[in-house]
Amino acid sequence: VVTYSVAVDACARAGGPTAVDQAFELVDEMQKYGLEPNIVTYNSLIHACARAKRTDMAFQVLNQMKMAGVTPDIVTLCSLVDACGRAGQIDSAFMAIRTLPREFPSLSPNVPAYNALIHACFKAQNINRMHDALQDMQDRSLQPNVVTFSTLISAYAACGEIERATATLRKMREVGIKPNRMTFTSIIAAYGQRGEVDLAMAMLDEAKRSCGEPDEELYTASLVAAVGGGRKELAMKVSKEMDRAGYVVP
RNA sequence: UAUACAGA
Repeated sequence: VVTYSVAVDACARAGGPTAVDQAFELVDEMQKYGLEPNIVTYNSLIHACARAKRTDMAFQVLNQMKMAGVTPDIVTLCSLVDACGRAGQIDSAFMAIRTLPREFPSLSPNVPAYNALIHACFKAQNINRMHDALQDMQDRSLQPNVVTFSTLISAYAACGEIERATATLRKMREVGIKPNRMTFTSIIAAYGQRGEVDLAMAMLDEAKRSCGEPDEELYTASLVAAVGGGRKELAMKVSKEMDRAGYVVP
């Protein structure tokens, strides 16, 4: 069962429609051998559906597991919310996070589940619902983590709300959560969009100090900011660093 | 360390 679950998970990671089909075939196959999928197998299968944006299949798997007497857990819930989010179905995402815990009282939405919900709203470009999700999370006394804050910052960056993005960065620091490379990438993208190249470069320096060597995404965001702001010298400098770090300069 | 969430 573990072997098959690992294989199903590999399909989930591979992503895409072909991979989901393979994942379902694997589950059929294990059942032919008399092996019953367990919670991890089912959760991996739902994850594969999520990555393929197949919300319908994800909920079919949920029904299948209920029929088999396997009780959904918090990973199941998070994956289902994520599936709805990837497919742009935010109403379904809110419904899942509200109704599943009613059906299964052992289920209580956790921070990753709310993060998936917040990200769903972000992808649907619905800031109001994103704030609803955040509020629900706080009403449950769940503390936002680095993923929550980074998601919020990306969302604000995406809609040009740079003040909110920086305010969120400030707040996360106040509560003692250290921004990571992803967080810095989003903030730099926000500054880049606004043409605030110097502020973007200051954040790059800070990222280096607190997170070590930047990764490709972080460098790219910085480079895009410098180029977008027409700052050739800075763009050259970042390109050089990027090249020296072994990344292909876009 | 078999499964879930973030980098316009």
